[in-house]
Amino acid sequence: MADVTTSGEALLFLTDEQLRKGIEAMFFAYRGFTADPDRILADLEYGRAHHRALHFINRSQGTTVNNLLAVLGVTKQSLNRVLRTLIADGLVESRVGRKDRRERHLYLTARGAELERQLSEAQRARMRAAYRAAGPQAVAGFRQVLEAMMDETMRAQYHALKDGKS
Amino acid sequence: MADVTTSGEALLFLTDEQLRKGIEAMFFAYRGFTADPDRILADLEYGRAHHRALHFINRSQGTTVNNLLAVLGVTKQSLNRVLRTLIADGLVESRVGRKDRRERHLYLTARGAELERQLSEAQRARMRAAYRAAGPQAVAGFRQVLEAMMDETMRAQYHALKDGKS
DNA sequence: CAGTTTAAGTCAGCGTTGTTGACTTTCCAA
DNA sequence: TTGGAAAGTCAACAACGCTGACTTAAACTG
Repeated sequence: MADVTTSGEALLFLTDEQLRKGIEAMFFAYRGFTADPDRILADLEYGRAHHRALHFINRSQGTTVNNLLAVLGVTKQSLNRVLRTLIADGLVESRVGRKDRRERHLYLTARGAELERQLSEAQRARMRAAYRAAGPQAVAGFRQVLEAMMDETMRAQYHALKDGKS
Repeated sequence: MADVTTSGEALLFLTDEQLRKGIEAMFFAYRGFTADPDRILADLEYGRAHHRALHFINRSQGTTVNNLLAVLGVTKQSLNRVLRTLIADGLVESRVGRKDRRERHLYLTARGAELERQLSEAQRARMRAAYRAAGPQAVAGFRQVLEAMMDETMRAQYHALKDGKS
């Protein structure tokens, strides 16, 4: 990696104007990022919170409610409302823990997995197009900046998920 | 810039696993992105919507409600509620248009500008730290990918704002 | 084994911020 | 001059965050 971080250039780069551009880029891009799944969800009377739950349950099948709470960063009351509808609608299954019977382990049903796939494919399609348009080097930079922007606890979650393959 | 976009590497890069990492990076990073202003706003009994309104009014002083609607991508009823409280609290001033008296032109008051500065400085500080940590080359890639991820209409807004230096 | 802690879930209630529908005021063009 | 379109406002509703108080069940601990 050619390092062009001379202090002169680096300082020049961090004008308030440059930072504002980055802030607005995040704002507009995040809208695009959520737009496609949102359209699918609207028809099903679900919201973004349902998508997030499906995503992370799929990501870590058998995760507990408590784990999910930590990843999503919401209160259990808030998550519970979402989880209850997903279970009632037969998209998520909740199994009592074998070792610790207080815990509930969460799994996607076949239908839940199908919806998750549909939602994430819409999101991946956009991400794929953006990656193709920007090129691999840009993607590496994109990921570096995003990671640097996370809170420490979120970065831990991010890396924890990175490895756990199934 | 050393270009490593050979078609083999580019294809290798776009596995579903790589795309999922990008999706989760966006999710976690956006939380960090909004965390600092959110803390300030919570004390003031304002929300993220107020922050966005202040940001874009500051960005384009004298803009109309309709312009703001297009940039923010919400309904006018939704924006109106936020605007009403900001006006009532003396942070925003609404002036009847001189040419077209149906229009309202929006300006920040001194107090409004002060809050906007406080909020955006918190956000800029995080962005600045992330930029410093990742380096100028990564920042360029970050901006490229974000821009490619926007909807076409949002990209137009993004570029329109880019130039207009108050 | 009694007492405490932990995991999960429920109920009630509230705030922000999206939505749609109905309305007024203002402008402009047929 | 009248009728439609545009700008903005008001009312009501839904999604989804939040806090607080509580229950149930299981696990741990002294």
